[in-house]
Amino acid sequence: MRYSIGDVSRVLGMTTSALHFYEKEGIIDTPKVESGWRYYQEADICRLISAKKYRAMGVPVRDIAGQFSADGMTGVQVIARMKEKRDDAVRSAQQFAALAQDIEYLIQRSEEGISSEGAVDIRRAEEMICFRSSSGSRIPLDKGEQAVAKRWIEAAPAVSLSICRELEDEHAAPSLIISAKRAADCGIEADGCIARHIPGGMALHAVVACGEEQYDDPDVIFRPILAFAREHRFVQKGTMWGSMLFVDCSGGARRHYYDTYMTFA
Amino acid sequence: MRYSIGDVSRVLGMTTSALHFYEKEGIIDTPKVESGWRYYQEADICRLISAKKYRAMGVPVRDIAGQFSADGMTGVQVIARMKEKRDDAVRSAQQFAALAQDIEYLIQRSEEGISSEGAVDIRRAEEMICFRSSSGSRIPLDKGEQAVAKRWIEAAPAVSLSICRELEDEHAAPSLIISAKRAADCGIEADGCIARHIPGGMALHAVVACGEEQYDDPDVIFRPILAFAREHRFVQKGTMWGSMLFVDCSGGARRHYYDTYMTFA
DNA sequence: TTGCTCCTCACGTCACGTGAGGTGGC
DNA sequence: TTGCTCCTCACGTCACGTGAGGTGGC
Repeated sequence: MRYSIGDVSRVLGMTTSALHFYEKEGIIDTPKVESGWRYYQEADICRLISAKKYRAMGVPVRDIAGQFSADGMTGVQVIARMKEKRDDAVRSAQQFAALAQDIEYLIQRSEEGISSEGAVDIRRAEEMICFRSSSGSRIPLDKGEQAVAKRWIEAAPAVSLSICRELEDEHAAPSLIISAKRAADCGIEADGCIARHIPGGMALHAVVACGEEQYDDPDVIFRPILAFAREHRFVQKGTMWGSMLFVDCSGGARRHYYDTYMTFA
Repeated sequence: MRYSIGDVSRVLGMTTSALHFYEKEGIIDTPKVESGWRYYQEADICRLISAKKYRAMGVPVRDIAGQFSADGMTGVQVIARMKEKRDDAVRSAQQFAALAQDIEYLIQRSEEGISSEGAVDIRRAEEMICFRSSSGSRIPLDKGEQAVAKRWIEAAPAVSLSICRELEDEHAAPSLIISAKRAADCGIEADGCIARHIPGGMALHAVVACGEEQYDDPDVIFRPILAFAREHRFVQKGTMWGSMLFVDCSGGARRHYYDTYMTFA
């Protein structure tokens, strides 16, 4: 039996242009009849179905062509490639699962934040790790610190943009932050120096929306919490921190939503 | 503070050409000094880190530019997008996990097969579902059957190329096959007609390697099992089937390895 | 002066998708 | 004759990467 490109296309779920492409890449070599039309044989169908299988595993088309060529891969080599692709798939599955969790966590805090913006409440703050370069910015100038910052930023969305202010500091400074729970999975650890540990504990909490003024005056995000603390005589204990949830860019304004915490004595 | 493109590139783990590209796409709008050099401000860094975060979630660059633009997305819209991306990530995680399992299963059978090629043994055959179109080929001519075949082929590598021969048939025919266990997850079910159920049970088993002759004479894959059955007086009970493991294309020959089973009475 | 960083611009990559313009078979 | 299927060929997509050829700052 021989099959037209239309039948093959419908059954394999590939467009005719994909079939042309696979032919050009040498995966199949379909003969054409006088009129120029291609007719596919059972052997072509098998090759195409196998090729689709390896594509689903993530093997590039060129490699599949090599594998199937006249002097292609041995069984042992094919199995070795499948092992690589299995390991890739396991890694991808883990990465997507972690990504889904990190997004979920961000969604939950954002949804709660959008409805409680400005209000101060008391809740338990999570244990965090905060990155603050010696340049006092998110961009270190030292190459060693740059390499560390890179690893932090790669871990987004588990890592968030943040603003921190330690007890002894006069002003808040831009930083990066991650929950201590997630840090280990991301290969991040506190070194006490540029990556500092922030203990959890009971804290004043507020979700704050601010504009571009945060870049000149990062302390702006702590105003609601500080006002509340002054009024009700709460005394700051550890590092005050805020982690960015999202930015509302509608209507020309840019409102940056921060989740802010101040643990108290 | 202002930062050179080199510092930003090292810290964000993006090439300078990626930074140029994000600028061209409108995610940032970095001013240049007289000499033509770009200098990045804290606000640009934040935008870039946020953009990286959304890219990690799978949002296209153009959509991120829209989200951040002067009349961009509201917080509610941003959260809705994150929910989509979370769902995508969950789906991807599941798909990669299933893919890893399917590859693993194929590797195990292939490794065992490569070492026991030709030998017949007795073991329990799994319950399977087999697709055989009414055209007697893997490519049906009926459009309804084509749609079914497409769903099967999409499920590779859980679905394999196969050759089946039922008790009452004189000859084997090309088909597709899937383990009954995996079928449900892939949205495949037996209809008794083109998708037939093959019960499990004790079976003769052999891994067979054959060349291109299988296309003219698919029965060739059942020879070792049939010879063994004749010699030792085993009587075929249900459908005889073979599922393809891999093809060895080295040295100009094409050796197709099939895992073959014949349940007996 | 040397070495480094930066600039722009054109073209490449990967796996196809999308037409335009034309022909073959029932 | 009409409608459908098929053909080739060029260009587009997406998110950059890679050079070529040239300039600026210490």
